[in-house]
Amino acid sequence: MHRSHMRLNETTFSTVLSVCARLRSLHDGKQVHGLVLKSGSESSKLVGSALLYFYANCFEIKEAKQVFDLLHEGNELLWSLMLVGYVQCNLMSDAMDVFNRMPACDVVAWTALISGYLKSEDGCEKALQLFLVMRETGEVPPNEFTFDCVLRACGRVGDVREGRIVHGLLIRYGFEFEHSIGGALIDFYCICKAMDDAKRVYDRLVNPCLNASNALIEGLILMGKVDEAETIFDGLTEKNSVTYNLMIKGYSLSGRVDDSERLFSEVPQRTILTLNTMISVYSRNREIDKALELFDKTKGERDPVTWNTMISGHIQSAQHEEALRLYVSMRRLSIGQTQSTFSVLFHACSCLGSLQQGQVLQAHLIKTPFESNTFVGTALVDMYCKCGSIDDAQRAFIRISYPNVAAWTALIIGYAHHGFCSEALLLFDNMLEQGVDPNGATFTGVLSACIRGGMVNEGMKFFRSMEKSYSITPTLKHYACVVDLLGRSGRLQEAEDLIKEMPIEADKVVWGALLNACWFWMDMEMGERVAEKILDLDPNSISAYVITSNMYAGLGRWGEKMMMRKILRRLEVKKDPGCSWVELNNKVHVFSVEDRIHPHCNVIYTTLEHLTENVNSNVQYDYVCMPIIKGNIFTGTYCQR
DNA sequence: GTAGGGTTAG
Repeated sequence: MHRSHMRLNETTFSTVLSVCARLRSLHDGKQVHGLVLKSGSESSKLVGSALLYFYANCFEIKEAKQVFDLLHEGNELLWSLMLVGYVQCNLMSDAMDVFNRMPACDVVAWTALISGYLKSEDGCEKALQLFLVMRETGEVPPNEFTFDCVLRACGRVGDVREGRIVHGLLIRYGFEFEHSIGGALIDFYCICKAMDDAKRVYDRLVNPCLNASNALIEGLILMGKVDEAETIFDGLTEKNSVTYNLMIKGYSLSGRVDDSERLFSEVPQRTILTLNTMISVYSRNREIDKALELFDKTKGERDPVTWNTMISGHIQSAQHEEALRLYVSMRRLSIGQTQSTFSVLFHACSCLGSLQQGQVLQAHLIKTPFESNTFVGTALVDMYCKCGSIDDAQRAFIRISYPNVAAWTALIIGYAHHGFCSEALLLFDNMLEQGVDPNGATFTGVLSACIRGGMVNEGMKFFRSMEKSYSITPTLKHYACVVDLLGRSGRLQEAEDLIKEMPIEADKVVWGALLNACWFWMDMEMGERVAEKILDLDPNSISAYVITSNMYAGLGRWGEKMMMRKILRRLEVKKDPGCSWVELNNKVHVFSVEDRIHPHCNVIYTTLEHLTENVNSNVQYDYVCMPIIKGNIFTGTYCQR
């Protein structure tokens, strides 16, 4: 290149610069820029475009802007390139500014802007609005790239109607059988759970490309239709590693780990993604030893996801300390942590109830750009709630840039569990005002807030609104909450009627909530009936025996009480007693029912009695309602670990 | 020049 007898022309500069752009080799490109200046060819249209493209692609937006400012007069192509540059660096307001000033917006500029909005966390609506403007303006017809972006925006918003309109439009424009569009359409319909439409699109494709087949297989797996996915998979003449990965995961979900294993051994080209998939399959199915074995084998090729998957595997097997230990090795080996690393680890701290570990992790988190991420933030909120620090949870919530339904729900549940019932409901209102739709978990939080606050009528209103206003079908968990809610306030008959009218069969948790209420209100007649139901479902239900035994004792029916206690003693031997624990100065203190092992147990019991007296005399209820503390601590029922 | 599958996370 430096040989003086070779004259470098504009085409050479442009070709070399585009290579530098693709390789993102900033150093080489800058040297070429120097030669361009020396030769005086920087004002050529071709070289100017190549320079701008090179700098934009290397994320050197300032240099790109300098080229643009110098040369955009009379070179219309530079406007689009500048806009694309801004979009790549996610500088949407700058991109929009260029767009508004452009002498002529071509399809690339429109599409780049739409795709830019699609990339930002809350930009889907904006992307769709922009597409609408594009159509209304009517000067530039959309192409297959535009439709690809718009379909993904429809999928993210979950708007089937809008997507169908787009589908009709792209047929009119003649893109129906375009390779990339088939996959995008199937993806869209699968996300909207419109599987019949997805299959129809697939069947209409004369020669479905691998993209389309993979999209349908993924959709079917997500809907739990693994058999159908298998049929498509088996019928394919060509498969790639994506296809294999999807099916390995698919088998492991309906519980066919053997088939996952078989397919894993058949994959022609294993990638790190295949290995990660298999580690996660083992982890989810509690085969932690096999997961570890594979993890050890991947030593040379591990990527951060491999580590995250393994950490999560330990957590799924309740090996929380192991998970934290793996994180320490990760840091020691200078392996980059990702958002998932932190959300997984906060979850571990939340399971351990380890506030101090969580705080150490948060100190690490602050040095990363993940603090405002929704997943990480939600895990942090949840951790602080579970570790008893609701103020920190609140602070963590505020730092989340775009709180979604999971983030709101974590805080609502946290408030409810800490007894801040009206705050929880206020938060629910705030969430609705922000345009975030609740899900089933949100209602669990809202209902438990009503239970804690004794707000029966409000709770019933929320329960009825689930299906009516939000099309959320109540699950057993919700029914258990409502039975608890009615039962605690003494509306036992209503609670029993509700159970009888349930469209799904009540489980022992639902009946258990009613039995608890029978005991509190001393309704022996209903209590015996309910206990019988529970023992039908689970003959070893310790809590059913405990509660009925307590009821007999309360009524002075000592003979029956003794009988219950006898059965109970036999059962209790078989089960590990539950326990609770607190962490103090990096030491965990464990307590089980009536134990006197702790060296300071006398002080602890005295304090507990004092607290109980205070709680029972100070708590104000709107009407008679059984105090929560009675059911959980003093009856000797076991808490779950 | 515009899009770009599959793995981990609440």
